[in-house]
Amino acid sequence: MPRRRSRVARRWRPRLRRLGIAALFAAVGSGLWYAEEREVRERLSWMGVPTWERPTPLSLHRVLRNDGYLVGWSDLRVGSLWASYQLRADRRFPVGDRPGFRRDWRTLWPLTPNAYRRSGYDRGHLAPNYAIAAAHGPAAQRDTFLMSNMMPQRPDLNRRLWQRLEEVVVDHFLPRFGRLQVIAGPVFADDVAAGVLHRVGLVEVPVAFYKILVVPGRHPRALAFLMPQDVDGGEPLDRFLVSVDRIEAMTGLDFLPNLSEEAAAALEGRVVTEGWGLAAVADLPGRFE
DNA sequence: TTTCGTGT
Repeated sequence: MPRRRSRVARRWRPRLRRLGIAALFAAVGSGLWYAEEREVRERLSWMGVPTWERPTPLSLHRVLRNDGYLVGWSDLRVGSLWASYQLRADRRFPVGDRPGFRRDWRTLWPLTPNAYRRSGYDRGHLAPNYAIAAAHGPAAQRDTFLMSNMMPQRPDLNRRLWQRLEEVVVDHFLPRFGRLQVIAGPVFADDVAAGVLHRVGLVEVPVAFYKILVVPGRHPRALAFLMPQDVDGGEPLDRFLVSVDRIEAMTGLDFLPNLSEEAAAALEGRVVTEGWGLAAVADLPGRFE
């Protein structure tokens, strides 16, 4: 029987060898992909990418990588749960005109630029046009107009209060600290059944939005805002301060997962405004009033 | 220099 075995072996050995080579390529390729993906994520987000504290279907997201920022896309909410990006004061690009809104085919959901038409809601950027364009250039600016970066926002919030906060981040906090990690996203109603119904087309409408500012480094600082949809828009910004813990409790997300327990407790447990110079900027008027 | 929608 040795002859027969060797015939089988002769027949299969080249196939196995080809399979082995293919597996090797796949392993090396996916290893390289994983290393590169991790490198990009680390460059774009300090202390890790937001993740869920306890996995639930509604905190589940997949990370979409863009030029200059990351978003956590939720297929259940048909929207993004967070956008995360870094800003640096030492490198600025000139900012060109606003490009058009674009569909993002990675979401799979048919979410076209006219998705919110006549709904009473604005297409509100999570990762902002101006700050990203100034920090990361024109290709990144175009990416901020992907529909995966939009959430339905009431006009008085988007064009007034939220715009004032974005302006203060770029004009005051960034020059003050030199570097910022920013994470912004929606907060949804506790009532899951209500959320299923409260939609613009396919997209679930948030009840509020958060924005977390972190100054990275050995002695990090953090400041967090929680802004409901139904604001007037002219309120002082510091009326909306909350702790990072509060936002984590409301969203089920862990925003800085690589932070040690002690560091997280100190940074996220309470509102600390010393050093931010809030009094000077809380009442600045918006650009479009 | 920083947000948008609507109507033409």
